[in-house]
Amino acid sequence: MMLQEIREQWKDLIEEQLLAWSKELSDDETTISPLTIQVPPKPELGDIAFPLFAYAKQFRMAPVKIAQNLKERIEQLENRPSGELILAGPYLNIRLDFTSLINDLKDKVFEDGDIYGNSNVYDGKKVMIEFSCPNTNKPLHLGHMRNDSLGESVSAILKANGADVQKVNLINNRGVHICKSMLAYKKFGNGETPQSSGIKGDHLVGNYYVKFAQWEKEDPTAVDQAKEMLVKWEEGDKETIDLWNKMNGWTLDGLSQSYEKTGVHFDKYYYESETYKLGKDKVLKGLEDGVFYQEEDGSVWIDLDEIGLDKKVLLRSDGTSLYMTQDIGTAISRHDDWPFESLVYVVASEQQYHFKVLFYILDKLGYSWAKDLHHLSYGMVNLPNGKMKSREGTVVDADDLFDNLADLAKQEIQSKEREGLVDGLEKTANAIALGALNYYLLQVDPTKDMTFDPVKSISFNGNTGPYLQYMGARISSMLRKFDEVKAEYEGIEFDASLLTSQEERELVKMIANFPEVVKKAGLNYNPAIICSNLYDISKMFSKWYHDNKILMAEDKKLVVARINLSKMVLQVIKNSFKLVGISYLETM
RNA sequence: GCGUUCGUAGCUCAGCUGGAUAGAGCGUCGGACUUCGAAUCCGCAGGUCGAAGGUUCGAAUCCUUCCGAGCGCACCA
Repeated sequence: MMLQEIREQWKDLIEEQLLAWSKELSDDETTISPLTIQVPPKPELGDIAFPLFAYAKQFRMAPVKIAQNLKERIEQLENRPSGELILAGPYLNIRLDFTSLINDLKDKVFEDGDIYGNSNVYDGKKVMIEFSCPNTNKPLHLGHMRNDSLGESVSAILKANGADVQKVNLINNRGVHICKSMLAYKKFGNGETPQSSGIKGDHLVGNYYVKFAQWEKEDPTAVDQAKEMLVKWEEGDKETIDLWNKMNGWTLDGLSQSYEKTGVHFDKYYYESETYKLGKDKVLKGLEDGVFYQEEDGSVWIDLDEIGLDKKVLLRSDGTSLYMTQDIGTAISRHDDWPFESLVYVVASEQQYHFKVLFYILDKLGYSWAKDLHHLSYGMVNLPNGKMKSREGTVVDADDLFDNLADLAKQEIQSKEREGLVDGLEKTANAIALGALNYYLLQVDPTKDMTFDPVKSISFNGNTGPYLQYMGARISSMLRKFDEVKAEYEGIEFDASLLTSQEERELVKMIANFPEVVKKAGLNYNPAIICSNLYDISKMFSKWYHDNKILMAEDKKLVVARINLSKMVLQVIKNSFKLVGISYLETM
């Protein structure tokens, strides 16, 4: 019997008793409000709490009395769920029968293994998720990293909840901003290449984007020249297209190296250069159908009065498309490619308006799937002094940040003289850096803006990724040692009744509750829920481990009991790691 | 101006579908390694939960107003 079932059984029983009692008091009272389930704040108050305030009015009785009466009534029943009733003032609480809970839990956790905690709340639902979406004129920065972490993590969480997930990226490789770096390269590049300069492709292109910004200040015709270049590009001018192909290739090479390093992968790439015209036909069709209207100058609009907004232009007077037009087309073609039931856009909160309008338009155009589109809107990553500004050179470069973290991790390993014990210095340092970064970015509620202090934030102590990895490594190390002497424990049965300390009970509850946590994270598209649970269980384990001997326990039966509990904890930690982009290290 | 998100310890953040004494980490100060990994653990100090009203038996949580901040409201993407 799992914890969730026990909770539900008690809830049903108490509600049943409340209802029966209510009927005894008055024939009219045939309903009661649903019982709320809570967790008591202190261990001596039990493990499950049912507050009874809500019934005071109906029974014309103080909640404390209600609790007493209920307890008496229930104790007279022969068939009760497992556990013991506790009176706690206006609360009726349950103390769980841990022995049977632990036994059932252990079987479940070991049987399920890597899929322990998974649910079927999205039961095969096809969910497409779009994230990252970089421009091809500069390298990735900290903001992209939050986007990528969220995209990967939410994908993993949705999968763990039974969804069939398709991860897609949309490369913004077209437009005036792309032409700016091309133009600067043409003027100042002197044939420099990533090979000749030794500069990573995306950074090289980014340098010319910066160079354009400088040049733009001196030459007022610069922007016009860039616009001319875009016209040439759209006309298919060979020289322009060749240059575009070359520089895009450099950037994409660089980006894929960054993705590889940070564990970001996509099932499918879309390119703006291939999708930007797609929406036009759909908009013209919508115009025919009367969903949109046309101004005298030929531009096409939608009236958003119905959702309390103004009007929005969808086609320019010259007939060319806009950002919105393109996104309409992209969404439709994606659904043609892979008929999703839901599409999640991981895009910064500054685009809220855009998505509100986009979803409304797709709905108006009659696409049934438009009802299940989500904008996973995440907040900005700010620096202690405010926003990152490329003009002021305060943008935190993704590659630099990652390399700095990896260097620090390397130094840490070396200073602990663990270089020889670790499974590859470079590999381990990278895994630590990535875990630190992902955990840092994911532990904050996605919707909130967050502050990143490059100096202070890069810590490996306290509530950080490396702390969690360390707990995993410690348990793993202990289990290896146990395996070496396994023979001595042959035939010793696991005895759940030996796990009685407060920490042990808390650990068991957290293990048992893990599936609920995964479910909640999935329903809310929120990795932070996994993060905080992961930290809680690690911290509790750490305290328990510190205060108790496990492998060195005085009694062999105790060793077996505690080792098994440690295994369960490790399984939950490992499964959580996969959901938030932290690698499990056996040594670090 | 309109829309939207937010305001919790010195700093960074949990807690928010109303419930028992508002929690962590960092930082400060002080403890714990002849014992399973000290990237650890324990303790001290630190709060009018932006302000004021309201709903309620009960509000950090819900509602209203105000104050303060971010983001958006392009025939840019």
